[in-house]
Amino acid sequence: MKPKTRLTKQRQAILQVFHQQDSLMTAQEVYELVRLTHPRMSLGTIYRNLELLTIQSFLAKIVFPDGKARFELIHSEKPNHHLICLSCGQSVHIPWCPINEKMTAFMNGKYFTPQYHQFDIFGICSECKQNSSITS
Amino acid sequence: MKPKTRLTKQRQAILQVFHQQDSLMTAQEVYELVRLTHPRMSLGTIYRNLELLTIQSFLAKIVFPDGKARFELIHSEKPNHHLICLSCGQSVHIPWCPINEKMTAFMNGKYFTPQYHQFDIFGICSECKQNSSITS
DNA sequence: TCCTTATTAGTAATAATTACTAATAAATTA
DNA sequence: TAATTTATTAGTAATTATTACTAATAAGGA
Repeated sequence: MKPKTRLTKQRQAILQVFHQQDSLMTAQEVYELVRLTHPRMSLGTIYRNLELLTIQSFLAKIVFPDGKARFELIHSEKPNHHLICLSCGQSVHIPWCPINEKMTAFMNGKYFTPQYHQFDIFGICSECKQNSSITS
Repeated sequence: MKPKTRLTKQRQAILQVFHQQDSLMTAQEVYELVRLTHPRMSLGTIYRNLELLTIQSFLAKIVFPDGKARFELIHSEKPNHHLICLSCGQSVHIPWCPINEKMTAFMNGKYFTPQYHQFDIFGICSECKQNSSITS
């Protein structure tokens, strides 16, 4: 039998951080923000809850090329795909998903059952490009 | 001035492994295969060369949800996008790329300069689904 | 063959994440 | 409300992928 999930203060605080700061965040970043209001919360609790909230589909987990995982709220209206700036780390949502009929047909042809996917584009945002062209 | 790249035995051996086994491999997996013919090669050499070969666009680096990076040969004809089985780890190439005119127009509208991107779908392949339905 | 220096082997250090354990606190029951 | 059960937490230790360091090696040009 599956253990019953409890609504703890810690879990609420973590979700609150995501609602206040709706962006891709590492476990460490979430930790530092949560610490402002809950100074006793441990990093292990952050990791455990990020994992749980991901499984429960409250959060999306995206592993960056630097090897660190980032998390963000799942909104029904916008897919969790991004333009991500390699310089400043800021991200912009891509307002559609590459999984279309063609893609679905391809997977059906392979009898492949999808569970989740990643589509992100890494590059340089306009602000960072301006700044670099000024200094160079 | 940029240092001149040398064609070392080690670098050749690593590329040879990728040509013999054309699939997504972790540094550890490459290490074990290379070790069969070059028992003295160190893991640091593997990492250093995988990084270099990625920068030189001989290899594509894909970070999986487990946090480990995988590498594979870049072929001009097939994009480095995949259906990846979470059970057995096998992967199949998706024979097209989601970066189309619409996507390019969106990035131009944001003055975003793309450098690389990731598009991978994780799920269960047909073989693994069959096996699990047999045992269940 | 000699020389310069990029590269390597071997090892230590780093850092993200996971595991462990006694103490705590949700949530259910009496 | 009080007692009870057990999911969860804080704090810490362990794990593991990756990077850094250094003396020794070897590629490639003179």
